[in-house]
This record gives sequence, structure tokens and C-alpha cells, in this order.
Amino acid sequence: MSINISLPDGSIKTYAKAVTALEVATEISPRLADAAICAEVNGKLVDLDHLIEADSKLVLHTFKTEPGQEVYWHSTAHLMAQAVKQLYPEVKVTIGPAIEFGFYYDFDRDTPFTDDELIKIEDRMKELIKANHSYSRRELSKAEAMDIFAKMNESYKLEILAEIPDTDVISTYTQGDFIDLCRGPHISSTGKIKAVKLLKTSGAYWRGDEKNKMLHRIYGISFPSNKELTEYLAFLEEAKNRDHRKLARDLDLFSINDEVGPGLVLWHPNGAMIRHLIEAYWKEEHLRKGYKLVYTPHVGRSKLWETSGHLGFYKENMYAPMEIEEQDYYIKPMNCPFHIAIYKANHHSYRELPIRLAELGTVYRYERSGVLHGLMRVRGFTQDDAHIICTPEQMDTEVDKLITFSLDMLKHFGFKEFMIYLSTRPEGSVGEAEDWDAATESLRRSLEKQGLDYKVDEGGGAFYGPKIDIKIKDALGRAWQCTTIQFDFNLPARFNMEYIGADNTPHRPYMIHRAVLGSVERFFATLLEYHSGNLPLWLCPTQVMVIPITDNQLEYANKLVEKLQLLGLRTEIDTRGEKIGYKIRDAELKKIPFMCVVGKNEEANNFVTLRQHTIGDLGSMDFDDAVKTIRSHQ
RNA sequence: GCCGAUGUAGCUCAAUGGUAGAGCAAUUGAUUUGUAAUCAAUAGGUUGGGGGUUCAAUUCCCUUCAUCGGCUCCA
Repeated sequence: MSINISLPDGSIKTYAKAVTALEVATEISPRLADAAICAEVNGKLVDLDHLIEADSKLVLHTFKTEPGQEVYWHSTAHLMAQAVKQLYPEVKVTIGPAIEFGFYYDFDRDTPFTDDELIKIEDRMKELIKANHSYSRRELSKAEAMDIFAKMNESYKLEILAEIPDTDVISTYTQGDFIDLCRGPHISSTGKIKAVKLLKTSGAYWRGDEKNKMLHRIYGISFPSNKELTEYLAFLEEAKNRDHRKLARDLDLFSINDEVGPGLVLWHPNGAMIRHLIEAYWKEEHLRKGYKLVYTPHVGRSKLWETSGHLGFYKENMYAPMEIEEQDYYIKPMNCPFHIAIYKANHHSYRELPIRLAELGTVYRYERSGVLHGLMRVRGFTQDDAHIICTPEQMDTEVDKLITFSLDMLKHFGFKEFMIYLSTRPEGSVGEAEDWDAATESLRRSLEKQGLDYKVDEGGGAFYGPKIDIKIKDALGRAWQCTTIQFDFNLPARFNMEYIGADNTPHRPYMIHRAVLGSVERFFATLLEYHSGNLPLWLCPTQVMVIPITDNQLEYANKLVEKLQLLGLRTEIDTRGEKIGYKIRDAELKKIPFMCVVGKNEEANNFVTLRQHTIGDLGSMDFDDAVKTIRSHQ
């Protein structure tokens, strides 16, 4: 009897008896065997020393694949736990998974880990790497496992074990003197970890629930080479420079003032100009796509929020009411009830639908103090909100249009990569099953029809309807949610929304709640970080800086400014008595896309010398060519 | 909210119990400059707020506010 092992390239290797994944790898190439982290046999991740006893499909994972990275980091987490247990035996271990970048491990101990302790732990890890302990898997019964961890007094492991069905195979992994309950797989030995760095500590609740005990978490990362670690640390440094909060200070875009209040944004002239340009474009596009713009108040009577249900399910995010003439008014956390009120101000025939109401609606939500973050998470923000009210027959077309519209708009701002999620019905939802199904299928159909890659988040929808979320990936690989397209089966019923059908009887319309940018604040922050502050020309508050070399060119320079401004180019002039290098440096640091340098030569020939941000001197040319060059970047 | 760190001039940062400093920015003056920083002078502070210990607090303690990093990712 022979065993056939098929590899991803289509080739098949035949063996007379059972072989390990590592043996197969070694046969292919010693380098692969060295780089291999784990194996995938018939879709199941296993250790490299896993014995293959029947015909199988085999994939070998290195650090270059996602499963490979995950296993590598997970094994490093075990290594860290080993180091911690050696240094601080009284600490109890809990869990330590791999995450998107690196890993963490949560420990139960009275005091947090200090920076000095982190260094000690890292040093111990390096010693353990040198010792090159192998990770060995052992399968055992639940009772045996309970016995082992009870003796070690590892109560969290016992808690985890207690939840595993008795019939499941339990496995432990041991390296050196450290044993951990773990499904695996793992790398073959600690020596495979070449570069490791512990990054930060933090508090984290046991199982993420704030009712549970707070544990102490250590985050870290590891790589198969020092070079990769150095590159990763440089990448973190780069991320810091791109942080929208830093860019906002450098470019004077916005600030958040202690006296005004946390999470409340002050838009400075430069930031406000960019915002204005975003909003103007947004409005124009919406009008072009058949939306009607509306404006609604910032507060509404408690009755409205009772009807909408927000006082029931959203109260903890709402601010305390203010009393006006013995009536409670709430500042709005959402725009929907107002848009519905506009819809309901008139009777509607099916002939009028779809109705698309759009508003840049500013809302206020209570966010817990610990979660505020620059413009990404604030307490007062403006949603680019719209509500589409349509008949069931129109639903498909509307969803289809929405997805196209959203992606087109995001692309216009320079974004290229998107992550799309379809979230389906959660438990405890409201609305009819057939409505949910119809809406979910409509969303799915549109995604399929447009050939878009998407992930399904089963049960991840809002309680009132299924949704599509589009997240933007920035240059550093971080994802930010922008677009959300959500069906709502709650509010139309609560507000008793209707239209008169062709049959002359009232019908309940479908309502789609959507935001393309998400919120202007978050979108602005994402945009800044994505472009590293080098915004597309059409969004720059100052597009051209005119730089006269000496005061003798002031008149010529001022005329130039006037001409550029007349053409609609946002132009400033730097008349300070500084040297040209100084003024250029200043304009470069402010990330102004174009500089017009004018001296006596330019004046004599009626020329300008153009310089482009980050590119440099573009040479002398006449005015029209300069404008043409600038506009070519529009 | 919880855990930890931080809070000194507009910005970036010094000063470990004994009169709070620097660079950049700002203001003034000189310089009129050719592609990423000209020189000099001046001004700028209740060291986040409040309380305490001390002869003396930016420094030690308490409290409060804010900022930063975390708090879903199943052994």
C-alpha cells in the first residue's frame, strides 16, 4: 500500500509508508524544511512532525502565509508565557493568541508589568530561544488535562477545560519546563524564533468582559529575521508620522480644546476648507444621483425618541435631556427620526418612490472617556447621512446604485483598496423573517453582480436589519470603516410609515439607512492618514504659494496671485523678508502642492518658475503652461 | 468606565526637594536674498486644576481634569 501526497503545484509524491510533513518538505528542499512553520493536511493545520498515514493534500506554510504567521506568533506567545512563569511563578496564565500583527498573552497577577520587567522577560525569552526547546504535542483525556492543570493551580485553564465537550480531543504543548493547554499547531522548536520584541502592556478583562477580573496583557511581535523586525519597527515609526493628530498640528487643521470639552472638534481655517470641499463635492454628487437635501434640528422632544425607540435601546449613548417649557428635549444621536418626520409630513404615492433624503447631519453621542481618539472617535460628529425609502420592487436597483455610488465616491478621494462585509441577522432582531431574507439576498445579489470580494459576518447585522459595510485600507494596512448600508425594519413600523400603492391601499415602504463617508470627522482623519497629509490638489486649502525672491518682485508676484485666484486656484503669497530657501522649506513643510518662484528673470520674461511639492524644481515657463501643469494634477 | 503611562512656553523636549531652561515658532531690527532653516535682540510660565507634607515642591503624597496605549479576535 502506498500513500499519495498531492502538493499545491499539482504534483503528487508517493510514499511506501507514513511520512511526516517535515520529511516531505525536506525532500522538496532543505530550505523549505527550514522555513516551514506548520503544515496543512486536507485543510487542517497540523504540526510539522504530524504523521501522514493516508492519501492527502499537503500545504506547507512558511512565515510568508497567514496561517504560518499565526502559528509562528502563537508559538512566540507560548514562549513568552514560559519566560513569565519562570521569572514570576506566582502568575497565572490565561490565553495568548496571535493577532493581526504579533501576539499577546494575558496574565493574572496583582500588579501590572513594568517596562523593566518587560526587558527581563524579553531577555529570558532570548535565552529560551538559544536553548532551542522543541514544542511537543500530547493528546489526552479531559480528566487527565484537568488533573494536570489543577496540580499547577492554573484556574483559568481549568475554566477553559470545563467548557470543552468531554468527547473532544484535548491537547497540550510542552516546551522545556512549560506546559500549556493548546489546540496547536506550533512551530517545531523555540530556536525557530529569530527576532522578538515585547511592545507594550495593558489591562484587559478576562474574556473581554468588564464584569470580570482585569488581567495584565503583554503585546509582542516576532520574526524569522532581525531585518524583518527592524522593518516592522520602522513601519510603526512611519505610522506615527502619519497619525492624523500629528498632521493636524503640523498643518493647523483642527484642535480639541480642554475647556471646550473632550471629543468636541474645533475646525481651524485650513481644516475647515478641506471639510468644506469634501462636503461641497458630496452635496453635488448626491444631487446628481437623485437625492434631496434636507436640514433638521439638533434637538427633539422626548416623544420623538420614545417613538423611535432610542430612549429604550440607545439611551446610554444619549446625553441627558434639557427641559424647555416643562418638556424634555434630547440632543440628537441620530438623524433618522427627523428624516422620517419629513417623509411623514406628506402623503406619498408609490409613484414618488424612491425618495432619497440626504443630510450632513451633526449628531452627539456619549462615548466613554477611554475610547476617544482624535477625529476617529469623538462625541460630536457629522454623518453623511441619507435615508432611502422605496418599494420592495425597487430595493434591488437601489442597493445596486448605492454600492456603485459609495465605491465611486471613495475612489474619487484616492482610495483604492476596500474590504467589504455583509452582516446578516443577529439573535434578538426585530422585523419579519421574509423581509430579512429579501433584504439580505438583495445585498448579496448586488455584491455578486458587481463581482466584489466580500466577507459574510454571520449574525453581525444590527437588530433592525442586515447591512453592508465598506472599510478602507490605508497604506499601512489598517482598516477603517466608512460606508455602511443598512436596512431598517424597525423605524418604518414604529413610525407607521406608509405609501399608497397602485391598489390604492397603504403599504409599508422599505427604508435603507446609509452613510458613504461614515462621518465627516472619521473620513477626514482617514483621508489625511491615507495620503500622509499630501492631499489631492482639489482638496488642498492652499494649492499654490507664490514666492517672490526679493521685494522688487512684489508687484509682479501680487499680479500673479490675482491671476491665479481668478482662475479658481487657491493661492497665497509669502512676502516675508526671508531667503528663498527658507520660504520654500516652509511651503514644503506645509505640503503645499505648487510653488511659484518669481525673481527678476521671471519678471523680465513674464515667466514663472514652478516647483512641485516633494518633486522639486519644474523649471521656468510662461503663465499658461504653469496653469496647465498645475491643473494636470487636478 | 477599567488598567497603565503621560501632562513644564504656541510646538518638541531639559531641569529629582533649593531663583524653571534650550531649539523651533512669535515680535522687533538688520539683511533683499535663486530652490528645504541669514544674523541679532526681545518677549513668552501660578510647571493641567485643587489640596496636603516641608523652612522650601515642577520634583514627594492625595484628589480631579485631560491626553496617549490597551480592554472582540475561543486553549
